[in-house]
Amino acid sequence: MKASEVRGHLDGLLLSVLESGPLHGYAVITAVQERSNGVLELRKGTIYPALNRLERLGLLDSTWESVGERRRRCYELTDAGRRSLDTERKVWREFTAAIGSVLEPAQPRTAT
Amino acid sequence: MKASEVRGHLDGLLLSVLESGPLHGYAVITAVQERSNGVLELRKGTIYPALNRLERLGLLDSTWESVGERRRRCYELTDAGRRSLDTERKVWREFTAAIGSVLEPAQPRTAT
DNA sequence: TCGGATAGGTTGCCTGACAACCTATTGCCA
DNA sequence: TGGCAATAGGTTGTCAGGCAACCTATCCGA
Repeated sequence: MKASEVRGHLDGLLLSVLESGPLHGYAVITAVQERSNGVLELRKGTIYPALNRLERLGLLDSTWESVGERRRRCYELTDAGRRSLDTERKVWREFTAAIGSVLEPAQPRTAT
Repeated sequence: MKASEVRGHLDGLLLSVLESGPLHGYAVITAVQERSNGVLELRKGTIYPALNRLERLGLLDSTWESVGERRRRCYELTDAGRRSLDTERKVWREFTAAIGSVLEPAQPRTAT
């Protein structure tokens, strides 16, 4: 499953995997993939712009880290990011509850 | 909440409210709204093109109904539509499970 | 007779995820 | 030693789809 279906909930995913500690972009991709049991395969063209956007919004902080000659950009949750993650989780619950109640209403009887 | 967040799951919603019987477009809107406890407010510009698309895909059948001089277009699930609804529900469960496991991972001591 | 609710649309805009592309370093294998 | 894959970070253009705005028409009550 690609993130195409994730529209609007990507930010929550990113914030969530960063909750337990800083990660660089590439690691964010694998973290999401692992935590979803391989189901969610985010693309670079998806997460890099998203991480930048989240930083601009003040939800993430990034620092360049050097491993030898190679540079990595490490992203970390800010306090605002943590609060936002909290909100994202609430929205997610409301969202699933709403769709769920339409999609799978109280035990639909097949053939009365 | 608008359907903007519903991206990719709108079809399932529409098929779902039509499962218990034919409805015309306007009634679909109110049905979705009622079944989601007023949370999901679909727009005409959202559902009419969607219903047409679903008909083109063979998932719905439409018939014009006359109430006095006024014409209504009634949509009804086809067999393919029913099968598709089944698939949509499976996808929805997988989707929520995947996002959920990233967004709210292994919550220790939570009855869920 | 007029306005609002009902009913069915269409058009164009905007958002956001993605594919395709680019750069550079590191490590491994031939 | 040279070349290639994996790692790492990006940008650009495209495309789908939900939405606002708009249009038409009927029906009913004030």
